[in-house]
Amino acid sequence: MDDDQLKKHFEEIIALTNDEYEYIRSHFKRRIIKRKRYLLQAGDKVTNTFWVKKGLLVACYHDESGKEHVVQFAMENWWITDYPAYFSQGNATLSIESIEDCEVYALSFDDREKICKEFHKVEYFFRKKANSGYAALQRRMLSFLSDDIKGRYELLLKQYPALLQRVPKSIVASYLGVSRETLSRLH
Amino acid sequence: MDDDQLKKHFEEIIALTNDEYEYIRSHFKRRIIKRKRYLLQAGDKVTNTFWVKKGLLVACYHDESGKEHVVQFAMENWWITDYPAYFSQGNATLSIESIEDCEVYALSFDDREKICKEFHKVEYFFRKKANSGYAALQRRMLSFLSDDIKGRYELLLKQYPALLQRVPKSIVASYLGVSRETLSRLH
DNA sequence: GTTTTACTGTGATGTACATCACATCTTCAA
DNA sequence: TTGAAGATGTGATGTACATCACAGTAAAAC
Repeated sequence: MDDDQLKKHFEEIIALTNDEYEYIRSHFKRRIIKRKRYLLQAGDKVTNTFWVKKGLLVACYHDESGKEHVVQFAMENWWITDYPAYFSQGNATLSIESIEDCEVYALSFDDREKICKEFHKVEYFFRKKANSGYAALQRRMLSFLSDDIKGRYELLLKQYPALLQRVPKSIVASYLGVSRETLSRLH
Repeated sequence: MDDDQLKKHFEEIIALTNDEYEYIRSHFKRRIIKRKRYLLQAGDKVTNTFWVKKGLLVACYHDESGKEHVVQFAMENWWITDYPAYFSQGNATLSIESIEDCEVYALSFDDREKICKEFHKVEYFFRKKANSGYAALQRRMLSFLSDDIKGRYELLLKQYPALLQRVPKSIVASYLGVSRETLSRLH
């Protein structure tokens, strides 16, 4: 069965019987997208969050001058969406684009609330995930406030060495809040 | 009863009977601290998160050169701790200091897990809070990546006008990632 | 296989910001 | 009430970075 990987992902935190898992699984919709395509576009209504089975995506903001700012990456076993818009049921300010061919599983907001309501342990799973995500984002914010560019890059390299092999340096630079020329000059 | 305010805070999201609330309430410990004191110091084991009933606090990081970086504010009805350390049961990298005299309610990690486990709706409450916190932090990160200093300040002013009246401008500047002189020059 | 596109590194230039120093006013502590 | 400490604004100076331009290499598309 090809989605043992999603079951394993849940079971990193909670125990699930096969029946429980099949029921939860039935709320996800599989999506295949090719590289350099949109999974989500700014302005779209955001109804889904996405778990990445395979591939690599980025969430970006394009400012009024068209400049692209990378807010978030997602590789295998990560979740991605425009979270502010997803939680408030609003329209996206971010776009999500594939860097590689991807296989993702979409879970709508209503379905997520439904399975959390039906299973206390699924509620627990998503609270744990949210707490971890918040801690990681707070560490990133702290690095922005206190580290110089070299320090930020080295932290990212230490945290996600495999990720950085797969992403163009111009995208890494944008995620770090610097130009690709500046990042290039660090080496 | 002087902690209707904590009950009201929970009831913004979930319904609680008086007995349920009294039981939950019994897991919190009241702390009074005077202005310019530590609630948490870097290096301390982080066992508690804090809900603010009255007053104003900041969470700061001091880098190797002693420079202070403000990571988070908390005024009434906000929660604050060193989240990465709280979730991982580790030692604080942040210090939490009072800007005004404060009354806070401490909830240990173990007690929070306990009341979440015992009440599905408390689990839901904290998942909702975590989701909101993540969305707010992602918006802040995005502002850092894409707005100039003036834009960041104006966003903060629009979001929390009352907060900015209560905080020294040097602390606001640090939270925005700029020097107090630069912030002063924006006016 | 060839052409086009993407990616990366480097040089030159201008500027927004940090830093340091100082002055003034307000608030706090004794 | 007085002196000390804190907060804020302003001027001067130096620099790390963005931006623009260009060149070369690798990968993708046809």
